[in-house]
Amino acid sequence: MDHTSSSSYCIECRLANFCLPYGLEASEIGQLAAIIKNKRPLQVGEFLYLQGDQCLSLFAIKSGSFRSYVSNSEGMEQIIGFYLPGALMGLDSFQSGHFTCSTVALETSAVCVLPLNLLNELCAQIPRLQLQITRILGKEIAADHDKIILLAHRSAQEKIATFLLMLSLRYVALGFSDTQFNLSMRRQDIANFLGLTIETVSRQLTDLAKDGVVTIKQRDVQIKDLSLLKALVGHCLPSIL
Amino acid sequence: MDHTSSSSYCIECRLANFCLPYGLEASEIGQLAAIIKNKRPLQVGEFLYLQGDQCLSLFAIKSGSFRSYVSNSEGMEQIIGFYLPGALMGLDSFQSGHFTCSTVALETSAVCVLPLNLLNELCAQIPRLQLQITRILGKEIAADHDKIILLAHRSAQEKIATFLLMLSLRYVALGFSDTQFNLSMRRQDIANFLGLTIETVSRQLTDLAKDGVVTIKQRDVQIKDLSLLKALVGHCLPSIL
DNA sequence: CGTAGTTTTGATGTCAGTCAAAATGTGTGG
DNA sequence: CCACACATTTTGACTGACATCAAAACTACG
Repeated sequence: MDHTSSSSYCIECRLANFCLPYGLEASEIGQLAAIIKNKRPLQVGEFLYLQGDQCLSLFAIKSGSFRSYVSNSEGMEQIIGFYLPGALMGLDSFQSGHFTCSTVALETSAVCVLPLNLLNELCAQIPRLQLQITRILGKEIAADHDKIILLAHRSAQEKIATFLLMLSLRYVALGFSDTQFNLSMRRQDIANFLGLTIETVSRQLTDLAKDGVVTIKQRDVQIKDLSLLKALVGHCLPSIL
Repeated sequence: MDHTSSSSYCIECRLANFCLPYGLEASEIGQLAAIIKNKRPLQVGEFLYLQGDQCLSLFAIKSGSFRSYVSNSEGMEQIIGFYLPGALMGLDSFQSGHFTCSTVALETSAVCVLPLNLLNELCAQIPRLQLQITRILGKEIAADHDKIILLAHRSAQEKIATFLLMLSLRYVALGFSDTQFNLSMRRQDIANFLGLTIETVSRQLTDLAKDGVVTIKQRDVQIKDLSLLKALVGHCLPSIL
């Protein structure tokens, strides 16, 4: 790991308002930036951390994307979430100090490393930072609740539609197009995440294309009728990512 | 709400080690106990808080049990969790300051009220308390992950078996019997929580009884073969409650 | 004892899973 | 640049687990 400390971090980062610095004052952001360590970019399939590893740092995504999954003794895996730029990863370790899931890069990705000991010291000094971390933890819990709703009581079609809509909402919030984006995950990952099989995912995507809701060429998604997509999702707009 | 302040709280509470005071020193527990407010016991069906309410306090369960659920604009509900003595409720509000779910008593239940403003002040003074809250938040996230795994990739039988086993484990941890307990929730609640229908829950319970795993008379559960139950759950022992 | 709520049981239907194979895409070495 | 191997995705036929619909049995409570 490359440990270049870099005090200009955060202040000039376009993701600052979607990340830890949100709500902090300029001087506080500077203090936060000072503890951030660098790490060389990760390639597709490279692990950020493994389930069971001791958690010494949290990680914020600068670019790229990740998937987190839990695996049990029999090698069965369940994807817990996908993470896009601005997301904070590693919060699941707060109970035991060890990561409860493994996290792997879906594409070439860059992260900021936040050493826990330094972060904790800083939290004690900056109440607003502690508050922001607590807020992010609360957000994670609320997002997990939305995942539970999706998994428990939605059809395959609704699951897929919700998944696409959430990506769209996340990308537009990050300043990208909400009608055209690339899936960084495989069908297998989507299926596992949504509690479906890969064949069902494929068929539902085909159906959505037939109905004129989207156009899909491999990883490339074009949303043709966003309002129809929203109608399919219906009622609530869960924040599953 | 009855606001009797009670400084002997926590210190003599048999649940202290399953609750917020865990890991604190005696003097710190005293400080924590000093901010706890009383509230008259809740009856079956009484709400502790409603989705959307501003969160001014967290709640710890002294006795009884609760269910939390999210409802959407169409009145559809999803139960997010059941809470037993020692559990801390209201953490889902940390993102926005408002509760994201409604919480209702399943039986006559008593709670400790922890005013957020006082709790936050105390956290700033007692780092160990802040740490413990963070730990509990991490635990909540890890438990939600287990729920996600259960909902996504388990059969009806595995879901029911896991549900019963978790109740058993929780009750034994609290000093009760692990082979005989009462379900405080209706079949409908279990079904909703597990993403099943009430009929499927009923049939699976009947099957478990036929196989000699349990005996069930209405709400009364007797586990006849705990090791068989564990075998049905298999691999991981998720902490879904 | 009667009404309403809850749970169980039975008959039938369907959505998504499974199995299998074809089609498409991706990477590597010659 | 092509050929080959391998991974991923799509499509089709069939199956099965759970949902749905319907009604009976059981509980509780005034």
